[in-house]
Amino acid sequence: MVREQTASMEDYLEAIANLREEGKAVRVKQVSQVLHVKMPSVTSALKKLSGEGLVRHEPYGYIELTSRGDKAAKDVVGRHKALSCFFSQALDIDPGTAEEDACKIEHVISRLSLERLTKFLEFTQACPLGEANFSKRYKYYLEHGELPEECLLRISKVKKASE
Amino acid sequence: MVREQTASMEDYLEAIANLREEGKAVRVKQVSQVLHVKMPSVTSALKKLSGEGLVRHEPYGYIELTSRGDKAAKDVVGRHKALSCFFSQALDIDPGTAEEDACKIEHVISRLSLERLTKFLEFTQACPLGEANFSKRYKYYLEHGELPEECLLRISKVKKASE
DNA sequence: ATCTATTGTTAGACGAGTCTAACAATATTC
DNA sequence: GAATATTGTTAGACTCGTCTAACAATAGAT
Repeated sequence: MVREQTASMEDYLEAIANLREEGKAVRVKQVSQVLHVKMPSVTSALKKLSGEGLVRHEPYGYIELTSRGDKAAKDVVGRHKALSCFFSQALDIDPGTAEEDACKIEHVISRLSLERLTKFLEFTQACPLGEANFSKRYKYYLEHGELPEECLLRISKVKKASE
Repeated sequence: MVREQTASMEDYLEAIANLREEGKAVRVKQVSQVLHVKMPSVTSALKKLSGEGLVRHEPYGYIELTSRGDKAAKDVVGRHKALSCFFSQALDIDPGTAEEDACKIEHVISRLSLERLTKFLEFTQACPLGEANFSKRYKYYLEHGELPEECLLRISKVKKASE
């Protein structure tokens, strides 16, 4: 599963898949609006993607993903979701910025890092213990710029015990 | 502090700053090797960066950053370090992959996300409590695919208490 | 059914960044 | 210090992705 598309082409695949998902008609105009490009850019991208057998597109018609195209698109969308989820949930970033960053980073991050990011998030959520609740304390730290009291207390205990 | 350079130009600035840092002679050849590009690409990039007052370069001579160039370079290097640090330390990713990903992501990540990533790392490291030691448990989870026993125990306690 | 508005396409220019090939300057070696 | 090796530059081609301008097809309204 090598990354074989450019960032741009991945954006087109993703946009098509998303419009599809939302049940909207997938046409040149829609895609151009979603990606903030002009229509000729879309036409030219579709030509390229058709040539590679990722997209089906009769001139003036609807746009569809082939099964290979769909697979590639799902892969991008998956990366996107994992990233925006990590940014908004683990790092407590506003949804707008989380989306923006996901949009860029999805094209360049390695499989490994993505997988680890996901595992990390999974872990924080699977392990929501009172004392071990990391997220809560992280957010306290974000807001106040210092560790929450329970951390400081703990530190002094540990210190004493080792003296 | 808007991002005003392309990813490529940021790479050149970064490479120059790094060579400088390592005390190596900064010349076209070195830069081309570091960035895996041919020498004419470097020459042309230098022309552009000189034009913008970020680099000083007499033909056939050494390459230097102006103070503005240095500032810009330090900014990129800072992003790079923060990212590679986060990947290798928080996510436990091998240094090679951490570097690779940092190299790509440094050009696209938002200030906010970068800052949060840094804070996150700071926090994990500032709060290394026994029970609350997140990293340790995260790594257990990575290795075994399930929560460490102390988490599971804790969960059942919590459950019982709420029954 | 025609006229108009909208949507889509083609053709061609442009900018960014890379490359190769050919040439020029500088360093190295004998 | 002349011959050679190395390093650097120029010129120009190419790819990728975008754009504008002009034209073509389709859809909607009367």
